[in-house]
Amino acid sequence: MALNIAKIAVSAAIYSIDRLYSYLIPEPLAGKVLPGVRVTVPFGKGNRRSEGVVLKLTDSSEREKLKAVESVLDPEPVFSQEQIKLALWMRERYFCTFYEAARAMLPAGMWFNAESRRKVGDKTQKFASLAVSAEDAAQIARQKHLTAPKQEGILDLLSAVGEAAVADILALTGASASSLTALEKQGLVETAVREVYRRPVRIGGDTAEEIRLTPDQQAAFDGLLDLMSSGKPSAALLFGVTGSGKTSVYIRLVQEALKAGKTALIMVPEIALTPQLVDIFSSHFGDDIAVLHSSLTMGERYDEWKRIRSGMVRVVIGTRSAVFAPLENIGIIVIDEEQEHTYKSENSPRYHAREVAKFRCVQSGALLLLGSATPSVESMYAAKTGRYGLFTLENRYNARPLPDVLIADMRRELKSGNGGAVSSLLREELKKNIDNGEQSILFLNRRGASSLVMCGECGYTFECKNCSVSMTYHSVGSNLRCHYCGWSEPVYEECPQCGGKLKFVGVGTQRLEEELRELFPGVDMIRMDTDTVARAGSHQKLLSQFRDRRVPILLGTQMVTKGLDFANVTLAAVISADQSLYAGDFRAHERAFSLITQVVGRSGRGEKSGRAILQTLTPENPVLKLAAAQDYMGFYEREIGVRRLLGAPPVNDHITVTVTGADEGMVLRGCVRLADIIRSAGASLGVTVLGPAPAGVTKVNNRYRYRLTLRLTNSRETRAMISSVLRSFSGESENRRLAVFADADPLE
DNA sequence: AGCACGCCGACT
DNA sequence: GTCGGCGTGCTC
Repeated sequence: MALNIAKIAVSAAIYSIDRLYSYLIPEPLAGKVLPGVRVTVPFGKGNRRSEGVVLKLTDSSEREKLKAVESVLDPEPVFSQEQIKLALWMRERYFCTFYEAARAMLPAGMWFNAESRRKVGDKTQKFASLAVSAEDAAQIARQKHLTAPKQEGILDLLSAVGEAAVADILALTGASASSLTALEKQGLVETAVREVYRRPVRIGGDTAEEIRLTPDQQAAFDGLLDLMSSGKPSAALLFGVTGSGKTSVYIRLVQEALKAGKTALIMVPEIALTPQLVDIFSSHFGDDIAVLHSSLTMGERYDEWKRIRSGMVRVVIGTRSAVFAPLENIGIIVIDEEQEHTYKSENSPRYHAREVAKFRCVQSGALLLLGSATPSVESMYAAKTGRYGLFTLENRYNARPLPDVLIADMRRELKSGNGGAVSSLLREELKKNIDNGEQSILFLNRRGASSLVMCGECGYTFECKNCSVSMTYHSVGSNLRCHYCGWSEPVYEECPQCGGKLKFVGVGTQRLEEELRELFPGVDMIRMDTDTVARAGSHQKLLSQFRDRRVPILLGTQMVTKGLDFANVTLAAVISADQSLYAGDFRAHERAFSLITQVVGRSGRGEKSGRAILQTLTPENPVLKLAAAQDYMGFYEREIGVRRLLGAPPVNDHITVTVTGADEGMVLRGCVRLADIIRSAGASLGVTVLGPAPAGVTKVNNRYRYRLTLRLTNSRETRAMISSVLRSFSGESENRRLAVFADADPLE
């Protein structure tokens, strides 16, 4: 019997009705409808046209009357058998639809119009991205269906790809620039001018200098090579302080993988911030490299994808979505700076690149190598409990010492009348640097601006009585709330411990710049945040100004913490360590430790020794002390103890379930009901339900969001329970106006 | 989600 | 008598 029935992942199927739908393959399309090709099919009562992906063929169906495949979109399969397997796994693991999982695996441009590709454009390009979440944008797009179809098209495109070059957007949607301007005015879309990285060309000759490993690099390499050549799936953590040369180990391993006839995938958190890594790899592997990241135009991304798929390149470097690169016969996947949050997708499918990479390594018997100077607590835990191999690089090359780290007590500053953001210690050290012609970098965490409430006198912070995490301030109702369980209490006039004055922590970069200009009149400085970067065109431009003109002070947000390597920088400072330390979730300490380590690492990279300053209202905080001492293992031991006590990851797993809707009361009621259902369905599985608590931003675009946090063991059984609860919940008619989704291993 | 079918209120 | 409200049920 001929295989005349196709099992198809349909785009119109939302989570609650998602399954593989069977369609008849009509005679003229026989032989063209194959697993891995995209098709169009009629779907639903109105038989509206929907896109789908054929996942398998069969010869029988339980139903007798089947609709037929309408058309075939690809001349040959665009998904391999391995990728189809991966899609099936992702759906089960991340609570998404078949189609969403499949869609994440192809370069964005292919889903709109693979034909209308553009030539590589200027060196800088204007990009547009959503200013609201993808889900909200998709919803607003629907509202615009009749009134503003062009705007609808733009929103649909952006909610699918996140960000795209303006030129691409206009070409693909056929909209004019005015539609985009209109969306920008409505606050739904934002644009920024950025530098475009062209296809990496070979730098230098085809032989970059041969790599000579130091003894401890060699030891790590030998052990890792053993794992990789075993041909069995394996995973390992390469823990090495900043400057210990992890990259050299990566390159040697990739060389060995290629020698063995295998391919390699290198993941980085953000290409634009780590151009050096790409350069080094290009100098070693030349044309054998493809690069995949968000600053490529869709045409370029598609080209790179094709080069990979055709086997023209054997090494891929890229950001999160590059984990789906169509490489075959993978020998090694490296995840550099594995603790970075950019590896976790915030939109459906809400996957973590590390987990997808692990799956792929298991499929192809490859080595998964996680590299970091400050590993995530879960990865170190996996290493300590024997699930990952552990390799350590303890020495920095040139045996250069780490900078001295000083802690500035902002409480004392406040008492002595300095209410500003710059401590007297920092002021003095800055002055020294200015006088000596040396440079300084100041980091300010703007995230969660004034949501942290602390006592300015004793440093008291408000903790949730149930969850021991810091509570965050909500101006609506002016109370403090816990992210996890939803517990709230009023914010007092004064400190409950000492009666001191409470401080709403949070200065912006602009305020800091003003203060510095007052302190150091006439001294040149560069401010680097999203505003100034957009104005300058690229952050690389600001950085070369900083280097070439030897500007004394660089101040900025996150982007000054990553990978900057300037020999003349001898002072680095964290303006408010408290903001990240007390960010209100159980990962706050971990992030703060990593961030501080990165900032400290900017100082003293040249001949001159460096120093770093951490400003805080709580100098006695043990995490801060460990960060100042640059003692990761000490931090890890302390932190894993805390996690054990809390029952938090990685000791247990978390899955969040979020309910959204236009009516706050209804959302809350739905969430309570969902909590009840999960409590009873999960009782035998050891599931603890926390919440409902309002989600980070409670109201987005007139939709309210409340969230449950489930503490459990993430297994096939618990996921199956959650999946079936989600389905039956959205099936209940009283929940029609509510949307619900689950996030496995959420970041917050 | 989105589309059709179906059963009660204000209109030519 | 009919146009149209949105509750309900289903999607190969």
